[in-house]
Amino acid sequence: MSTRARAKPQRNRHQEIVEAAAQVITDRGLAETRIQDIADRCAVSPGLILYYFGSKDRLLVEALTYANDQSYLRMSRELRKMPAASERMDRLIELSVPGLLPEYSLLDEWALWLEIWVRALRDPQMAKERENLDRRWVQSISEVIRYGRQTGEFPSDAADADDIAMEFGAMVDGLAIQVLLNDTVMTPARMHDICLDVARRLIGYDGTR
Amino acid sequence: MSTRARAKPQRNRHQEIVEAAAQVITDRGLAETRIQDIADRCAVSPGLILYYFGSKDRLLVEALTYANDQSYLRMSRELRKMPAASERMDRLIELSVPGLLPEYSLLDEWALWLEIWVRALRDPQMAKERENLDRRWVQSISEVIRYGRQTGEFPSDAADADDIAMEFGAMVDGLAIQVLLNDTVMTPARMHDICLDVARRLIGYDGTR
DNA sequence: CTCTCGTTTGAACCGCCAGTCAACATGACC
DNA sequence: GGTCATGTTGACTGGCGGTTCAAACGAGAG
Repeated sequence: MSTRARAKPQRNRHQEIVEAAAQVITDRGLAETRIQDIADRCAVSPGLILYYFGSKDRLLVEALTYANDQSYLRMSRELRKMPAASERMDRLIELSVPGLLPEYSLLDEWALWLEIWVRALRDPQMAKERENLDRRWVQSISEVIRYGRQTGEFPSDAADADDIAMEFGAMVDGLAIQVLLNDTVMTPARMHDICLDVARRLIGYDGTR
Repeated sequence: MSTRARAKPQRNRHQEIVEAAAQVITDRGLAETRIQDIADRCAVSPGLILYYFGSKDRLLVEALTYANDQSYLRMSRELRKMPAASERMDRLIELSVPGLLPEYSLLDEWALWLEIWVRALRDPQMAKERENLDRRWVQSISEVIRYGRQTGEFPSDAADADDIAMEFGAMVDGLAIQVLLNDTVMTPARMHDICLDVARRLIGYDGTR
């Protein structure tokens, strides 16, 4: 360890590359992602990608978790600003339906979930990451429920918040897949309705509309 | 068109290859499946695979749908033998939980679903096939419900059978993913319990235990 | 036996792409 | 200016794997 100060991290290459990778995976799919594509998007040589990540696989796993991280944090931050638990819950549901909101469609995020799942089937490291990501997501549901129970907004006599969250989260996953894959029967609007219904039934609160 | 009779289809190469392909995809994953692997499993040359299917992609799509077809038919046949609707429903649930029954673990079938979904994201033909396969699966749930209502075993005052089936099917998908991916929190037994609970709540019948 | 046609092989082709490497660039520090 | 560490490049390679193809094979028909 020399006394020399760290030089020029003006540009955080590591993050630049991870972000570019996430975008490429979103566009072309994990299977069709080439190092060259990622390099092009950073306006950088392919060699540099390997210089920072050692192998393509390491980069891919990091890109997938990074992208998921970002959308989780975005949602988390947004929810925290809302005062009413029912408002949080309704927003959380809105933000779970792929293609419902034009501003951020979430189609990309769900597509990346699919890629994560497939990879997790055979890559132990991805499997571990995936479980962390998933657990966090379910927790944010159960936190809203507990928050609502604390403030007295939601009844407290229903089932355990964690159980409800897990069941609800699973249903959201299943529905989202169908919506994502352009199912003609399962539209974003329909998924939204079902989620609102089920949430109110499970948690026992009144919708605002 | 000559008058000569069709010769020696003693061995149905087409089917042999499709089955081998499905097994390889199950073992190694779609992304890691090579024509050579499939050829090896049939004890046949790689050239022959292309002779029958023209391209790797065509074979893969057919293999995925074929495998799904097989498990659907197996379940369908088994359910039809059961007299009581509640029995059918309970069995259907059992057969939906990956890894619950040792005899056929269903892990493979669910893993193939994941592959189908990812491919359907970017392959229109796969997307179409996937929707057919999925619709059929949901229908078999709603058929059990309607059957139970006809025989008077299930109450008829609940929601539309198709709606229930779709909601229930989505939840099964979501739960199955977690179980499949070896989630430490979501075990096969727990998924089984949740499914039974939810089914009885949605459909309104009594469990046999 | 021979001809023919569907089947099957195995080698060869060819483009692709992850990963390597030696050289070059840059800027901090002395 | 010289030296050293860290970044960065771009050409190269080695192997892999889908696809092609000409030739062989084999069973039935004549």
